[in-house]
Amino acid sequence: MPQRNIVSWTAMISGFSQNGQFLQAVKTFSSMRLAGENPTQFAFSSAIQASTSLGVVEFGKELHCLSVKLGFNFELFVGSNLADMYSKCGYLVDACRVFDEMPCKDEVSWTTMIDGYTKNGNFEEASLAFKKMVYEEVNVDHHVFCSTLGACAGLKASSLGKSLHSFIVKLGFELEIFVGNALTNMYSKVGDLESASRVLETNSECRNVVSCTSLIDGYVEKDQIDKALSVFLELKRQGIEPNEFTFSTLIKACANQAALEQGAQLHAQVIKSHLEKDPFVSSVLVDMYGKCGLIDSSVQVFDRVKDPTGIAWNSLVGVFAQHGLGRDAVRIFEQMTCKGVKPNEITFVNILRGCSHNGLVEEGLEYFNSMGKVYGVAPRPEHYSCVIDLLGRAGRLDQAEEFINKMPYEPNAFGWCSYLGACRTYGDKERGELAAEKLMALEPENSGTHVLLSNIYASAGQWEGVRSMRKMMRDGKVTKLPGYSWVDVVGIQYIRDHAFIPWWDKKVVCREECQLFQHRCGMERASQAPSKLNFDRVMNPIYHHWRACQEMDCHSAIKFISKVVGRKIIVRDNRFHHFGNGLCSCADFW
DNA sequence: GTAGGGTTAG
Repeated sequence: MPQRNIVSWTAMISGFSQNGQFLQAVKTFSSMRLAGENPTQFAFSSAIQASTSLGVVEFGKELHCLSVKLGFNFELFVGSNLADMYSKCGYLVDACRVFDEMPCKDEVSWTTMIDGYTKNGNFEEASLAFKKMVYEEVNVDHHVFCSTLGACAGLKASSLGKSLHSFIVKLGFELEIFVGNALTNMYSKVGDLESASRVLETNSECRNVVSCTSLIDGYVEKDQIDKALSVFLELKRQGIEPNEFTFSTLIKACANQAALEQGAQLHAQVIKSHLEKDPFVSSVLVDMYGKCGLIDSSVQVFDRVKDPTGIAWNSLVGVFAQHGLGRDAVRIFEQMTCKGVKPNEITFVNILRGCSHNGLVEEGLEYFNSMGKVYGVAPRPEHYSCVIDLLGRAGRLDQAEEFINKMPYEPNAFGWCSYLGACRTYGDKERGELAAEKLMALEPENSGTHVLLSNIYASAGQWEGVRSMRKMMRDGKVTKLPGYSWVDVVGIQYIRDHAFIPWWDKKVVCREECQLFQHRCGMERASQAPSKLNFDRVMNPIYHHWRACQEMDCHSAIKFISKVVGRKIIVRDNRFHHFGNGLCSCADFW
């Protein structure tokens, strides 16, 4: 073994770190310590970077303590590295503490903090940090702009983004590729797709897979799938290879639109590009097939992934949950944990929804209670809402109320909405009023609230209440967004000819209501309008409130249609319903 | 002799 001095140790550590061999870098640092050498600030920098990349905050903390002992923590590089390490590992408070204690900060230290705030979702602080650094006359370079533009994207702050853009042009950074990418992304995220496209048009240097993917995602978010696809085709025409980000964005769009054909074509391209094993791409494929109603294809894609990550498992649990196959969702969850894959927040949302849609109340409660204790996942507002939903759907309104009162915070909109829906289903006017009041404060523009409360009043025979709800909707200019479906029309058939009587024909009071809160899902059109459908696949991609429809009429209409035409029909609201021979897979439990 | 920050996805 050759004699090593501190410089050669340091060179080794930095070499490993720069080549992406982070574990080696960390190990070498430890060996150096065992050999009795005291690290230099250079060695600290590389070792801290390596533990940042590995995400091992424990080792990072050790390095921090040691650097304090040796008096390196106030150094420019070591301080910035430590702040970076803490913020990237999610310890923003510690990052701030290190940063604040640094006697001397440069643009790199500031960028680290701006980026740290952004990555931890604290966009406001990120933009304040930028303003502060400009005020303190710290040099700004293109890195600073990239990070700050990320914060604008998160804040949806188009005016701040625009002023940054002109600042960038003034300083001559607009041709930097990373800046162009960050600009395109910012404009896409704030929804200003014209400006996003303009950045790419005026600056061909910046037309690359990252910026194009940002633009595609911008169109996808606005449901302008055609435009998203044309950017994709243009990208390919220019010889730019789409990557895993591009594919997952587009496939996600296909999932949301239940665009099976497009999705399957993209799947073929994914295979050609050897990206089918990417954790994001495979998981979004699982999700896409699930959302298109093809559970088997979903499972097939999943089975082809060698070592599925948590993301892919989550998708599969989600697919079963969405299709009302709660027991299968539970089974997949158990397989996942048996294989040593750690469930996260999303897993629990999916499994709780699965339980909720199947009336698996005890199982759901057990999962909720085990989240923190067994799996170390702290319940978040969405999990609390799932439990409200779980109890509410099962008609346990007393328990749901008790749960709400014991929650550490107020339920979110989904929570109140579930509670309100349950109050409607089980005819609880008092509780319903409270839930509606809370929901209107949270989401004044949500027409579903007015509809549900109005229905509660109507079934209690309180027409004054019904009228006041209508007035509120008129005065508040609340309009119900119609749901819609993609259906392949292959002929003409009137289901009324088969003696289907819509409920607005049956009940005088409801007729008016139906017109007011017209529930325009595809099935209503199918029941009224002359359409014979290709009943293999009927999708409703919009999460609308069937529960708002007093007599669950769409639901019963589809059951009826499935019997009349003798075909299987799959319809999606906030889950999937498989209809056949006059029955639905949800057994009317939703 | 040896060291730091930036863009796209579930």
